Amino acid sequence: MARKLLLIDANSLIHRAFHALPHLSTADGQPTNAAFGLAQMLLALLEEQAPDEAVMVFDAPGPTFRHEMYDQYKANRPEMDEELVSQFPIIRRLVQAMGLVALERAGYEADDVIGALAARAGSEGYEIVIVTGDRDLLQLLDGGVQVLITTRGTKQVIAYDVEKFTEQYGIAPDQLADMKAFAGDTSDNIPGIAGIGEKTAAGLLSEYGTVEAVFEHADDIPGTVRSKLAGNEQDALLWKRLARIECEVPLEQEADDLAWRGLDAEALRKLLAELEFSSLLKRLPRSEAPSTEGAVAAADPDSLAAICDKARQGDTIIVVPTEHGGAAALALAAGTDIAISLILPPASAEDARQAGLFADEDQDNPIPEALVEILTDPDIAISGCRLKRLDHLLRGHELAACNLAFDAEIASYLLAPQRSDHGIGLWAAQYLGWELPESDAADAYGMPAWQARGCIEALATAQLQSRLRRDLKQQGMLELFADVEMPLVPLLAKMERAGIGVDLERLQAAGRELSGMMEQLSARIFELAGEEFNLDSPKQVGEVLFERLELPKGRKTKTGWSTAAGVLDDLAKEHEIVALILEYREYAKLRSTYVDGLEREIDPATGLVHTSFEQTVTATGRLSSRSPNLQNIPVRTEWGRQIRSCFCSGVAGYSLICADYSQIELRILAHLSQDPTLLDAFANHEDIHTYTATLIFDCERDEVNYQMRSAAKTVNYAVLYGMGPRALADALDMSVQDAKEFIENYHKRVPKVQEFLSATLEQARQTGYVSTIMGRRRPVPDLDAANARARGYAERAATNTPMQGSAADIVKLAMIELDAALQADFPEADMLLQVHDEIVLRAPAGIVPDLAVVVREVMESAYALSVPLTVDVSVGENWRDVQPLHE
DNA sequence: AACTTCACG
DNA sequence: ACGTACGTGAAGTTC
Repeated sequence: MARKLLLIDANSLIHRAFHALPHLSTADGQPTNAAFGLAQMLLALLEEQAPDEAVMVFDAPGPTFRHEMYDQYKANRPEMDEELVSQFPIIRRLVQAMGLVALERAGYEADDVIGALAARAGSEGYEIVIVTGDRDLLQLLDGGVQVLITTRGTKQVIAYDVEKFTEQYGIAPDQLADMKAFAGDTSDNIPGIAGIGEKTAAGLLSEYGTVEAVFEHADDIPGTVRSKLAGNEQDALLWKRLARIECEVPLEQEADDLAWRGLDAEALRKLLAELEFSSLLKRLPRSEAPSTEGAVAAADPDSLAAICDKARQGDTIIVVPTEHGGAAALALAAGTDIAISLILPPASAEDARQAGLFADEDQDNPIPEALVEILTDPDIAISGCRLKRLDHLLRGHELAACNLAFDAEIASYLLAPQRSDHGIGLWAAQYLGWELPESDAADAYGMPAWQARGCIEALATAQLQSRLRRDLKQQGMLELFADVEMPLVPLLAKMERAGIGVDLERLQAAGRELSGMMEQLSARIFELAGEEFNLDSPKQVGEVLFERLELPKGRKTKTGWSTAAGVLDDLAKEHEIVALILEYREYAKLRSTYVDGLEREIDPATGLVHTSFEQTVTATGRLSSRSPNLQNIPVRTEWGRQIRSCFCSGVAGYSLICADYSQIELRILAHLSQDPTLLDAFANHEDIHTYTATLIFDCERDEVNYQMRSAAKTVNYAVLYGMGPRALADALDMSVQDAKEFIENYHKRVPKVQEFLSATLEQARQTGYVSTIMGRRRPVPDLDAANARARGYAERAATNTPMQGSAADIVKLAMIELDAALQADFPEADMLLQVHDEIVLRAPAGIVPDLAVVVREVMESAYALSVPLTVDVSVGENWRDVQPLHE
């Protein structure tokens, strides 16, 4: 089969891409649309054509022989846009990474070089494919030549061969220059002969063949056309020479080897990553990463020493903990070249058993001293992933990592808080084209896959760290990262280790009582229903209520009629079974989630439960808690509080201390909106809900009763969350009309609040994100969604986030400052929990009064708003019975 | 795995 | 007419 040569008209495609694509740029402002479009075209082309040889032919800068012939040649071309000029260096690198030869020839245009190459290759029997956006090149069509013209932006091409050309233009390809001699070409500023267009020209050329022949036979040509031609022979011949591609270009040696070397996957990946072309990266064939031989290795004394040396020199080390079935290892790197995996000795007999080792097997295999010194050196910054886990692992060996400076997952979280996964592997896939080995895969890189995976994560962190840092800085979040989120890492680890006490016997007693009540309730419910059914199945409950008992149906869910508490509340008056079901539900929830669930989490040796605080989950900046979730321990009902009373300090002689911010989100609203009425109310330490009641009911403070205050509280939160009148009506059990009036009244009296909320939305629409007082961002892309439901959701999220997120910022900062204060003055005290606006501690009963004062002071002064922050501190033996402490 | 419900701030 | 306030995690059922 004939060898195939691909000739690419570089400048033509670049211009096409530049004008077809909207503005694109990297995070640091480098325009990239032309490079992106070109890369897209080239990747598709190379894949489809699979040429043996391929050349990108550029227009050389400066004048060409055509300018010497005609000084107006292409004189109507505007100067190249600076935005395009700046992309040429990138494009040159792109071409190289794609393994393409780049050619240009001073004094000639790319067309001529292409013509010369095509002529040479044609004589050697090549199959030739020319790609361009410029129809001039169609004149090179020939038996062995195909021309692809880009069209419709960058995505499609029209393929021309001689036949198709002749059919469309009515002339032969080599008559195209003759055609332009008559009809002109506005894009090259060739005027042609006035009054002769493509139709007339095609007629003349099909009759006589060439410009020269037409003038030879001028006498045979009918009147009007002849008169237009008259005296224009020299011009026409000049236009023809301008339009004709010059195939006699002296080619230099560099044109001798045009072989396409294939994509340089490594270089291309790096470049596409740098240009942030993640969609193109995905199209590249995946590679196991990194491809460099020897980049991943098991730790041996020499490689470990080398990494420790390098870490000391650079004052930084990359550490990624990895675990598998009870065994643990640290992946270590000190640069982008190599990562090693160091198996950790089991910290406990239990770990050893799980990992299949005997407890004493690894006793003479401690963590190497040189590494210990590095990890505990405050002057050496530790980067990596899962650093909270690292902190736990090292603590298991009585080591305290000193300087946890950069956790890539936390950086990822700040940059894209809406993502559900912040593993560095995703960034590596997106920006490096790397694929992580699956943990449960067989060996990779000559070691168990779970260890290799950690090594790749370490190398990815090494590669991506500067980029993540740069993005954080560019988005104004470096301080939040370095001063809030990173210092929180070891603190959360410490809180998790501290654990909170749970009184198992008390919990089990509550469980027994709940079970007894559930049994009685279900018996009565089945009696009323006339059949037994699964009370835990919403579907079956629905069938009983809405079909068997024919109670009125309320809301619909995706799968049937809702039996949620809100619906059943309205149904309670219809049938006595409903209240019983609700009561059963309350107990079932408490028993399954809180009695049984919690019991499984208690460490039998200590009576403590250790939650895990997640720092990279919520869209707003809050923490979350899981395994178990200690941020949703019941408090609202009597039986719920019974559960709560099982939580205690867990240490004899120690009390629980709860410190919670009073209405922190409303205070932030006052601060952000600067509404004078709200500012005043908080400055005067008014009860804000009572105060709001005076606003919406238009009355005096002493006229506000409990119901009014409660309604006002709901209104306050309604504002915070962007609640509509319908939902407020539901919440307050009133008419939609009344609810509407409440909201209107509120906004009338506190006008700046609405102003602020609208301004937040407007800004979010402009920038695509909302921010908190410490610069945390949440992208809200759906604000312009066509779907009204999605849009409404985005709007409410956007208005709520500044308050919820700023509160999260403040509480995190307070935790860090409180931790410092505890270390300095109350080393016996432990921080145990954070519940969004509350911090729970334990301390020896004797120091509680002094400690409480400090806790309050630190929390109240953690961040200066335009209104005072106030903190209520209460103390007790269990989480239910804590009593307020007065100063 | 998706859905429903419900515990918290 | 429709879905119904923001942010979570866990348990149980059902497909």
